[in-house]
Amino acid sequence: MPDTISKEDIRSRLAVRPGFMFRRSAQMAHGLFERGCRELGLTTGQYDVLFVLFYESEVDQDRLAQVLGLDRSTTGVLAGNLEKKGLIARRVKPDDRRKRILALTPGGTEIFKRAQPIAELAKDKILAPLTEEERATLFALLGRLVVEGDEEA
Amino acid sequence: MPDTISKEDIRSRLAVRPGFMFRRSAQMAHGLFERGCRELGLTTGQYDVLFVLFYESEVDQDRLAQVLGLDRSTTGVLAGNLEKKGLIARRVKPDDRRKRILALTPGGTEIFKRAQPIAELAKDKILAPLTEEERATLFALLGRLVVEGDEEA
DNA sequence: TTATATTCGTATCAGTTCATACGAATTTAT
DNA sequence: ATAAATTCGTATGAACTGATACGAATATAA
Repeated sequence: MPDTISKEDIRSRLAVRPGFMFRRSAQMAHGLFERGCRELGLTTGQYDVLFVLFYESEVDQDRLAQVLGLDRSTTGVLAGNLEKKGLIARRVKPDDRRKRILALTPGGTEIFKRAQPIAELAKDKILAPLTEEERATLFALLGRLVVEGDEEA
Repeated sequence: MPDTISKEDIRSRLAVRPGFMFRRSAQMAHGLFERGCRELGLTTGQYDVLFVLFYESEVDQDRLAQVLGLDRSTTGVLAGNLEKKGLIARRVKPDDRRKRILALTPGGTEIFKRAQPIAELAKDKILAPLTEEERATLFALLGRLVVEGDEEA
C-alpha cells in the first residue's frame, strides 16, 4: 500500500465499498427529496410515517417500526414530532393498553396528499440517470440485500 | 386508494421508493460493519476518515469532506472525535493558516490495519446474496446515481 | 392465583448529518 | 494598499438513528 495516492484512486477505492456507496446514495436521495418536503414543513422520515399511515390503518408504533425498519426509540421520536404538529393522533389501544394506535388527522392526510407530486418529482430526479430496466434491476438487487441483511441481524 | 391494505402491499409500496430503499441498504450495511468496528472502539464514520487518511496524505478537512461527501460541520465533528482518541493529529497548514492538515498517528495506523480484515468480512456479509456480476452491476448503477445526484445538488 | 417472562412505549445518551451563522485567514478587486 | 468577497474551520441547533435501561401492561408458567 503506497504512501500517496491520486485523487481518482481514493475515490475509486471508496466507490467499491458497499457501506460507503449506500450512505452516499441515501444521502443523495434524501437531499433531493428533503428540499421538496421542506416546503410542507416535513422531513423525509416524517413523510415515511405518513406514507404508512395513509395506506394502513390501526397501526401501533411497534408495527410501524417494523414496516419502516426502525427501532422503537426512533419511531417514538418521529411519531412524537408528528403529533406535536397535529398531523397524527395517538390513542391507547383498548384491547392492549401497552400499545398506541397511530392515525392521520385530517391535516395529516391533507399534507400527505400535497406531498405526493413532490415525492414523484423527487423520485424522477433521483433515478433520472437510469433506464426503466436499470431501475428495476437496482430495486431487485437492493431488495434482496435488505431482506437477507435483516435476517442476518 | 383503499382504506386498508395488506402487509405485503405496504411493504411493496415502500420497496420501490428509492429514498427508502437506499436508507434501508445503508442501515443494513452500517449495522453489519458497525458490529466489527465496535470491537476496535470505532464507528463506521471514523473508519471512513482513517481510510482516506491512510491512502492520502496532506489532507485538510475541506478536502476530506469533499472526498467523503460530507459537509464541513460533520467532518469537523468526526475529526474532533478521532483526535480525542489520539488516532489522528491536526496541525495548521503553514502555507494557508485557515486549513488544518490531518494525519494518522501511529496508533491510528495500527487501528486501521487491524480494521482491514473486519471491513472485508463485513463487505462479504453485506454482499453475500449477490454474484460477482450482480455486485459489479450494483456498484455501477449506484456510482452513476451518486455522480449525477451530486451535480444536481 | 401468583410469580416470572415478554412486550410496548419512553427516557437518556451518543453519534451522524445538515443548515446557518460567525470569526479568522486569504484572495480578489478597486 | 485598502476594501470586498471568498474560503476554512467552528459553534449552535435540529432531526434521525441505535443502544440501553426502565416502567407499565400483558401473557405465560407454576
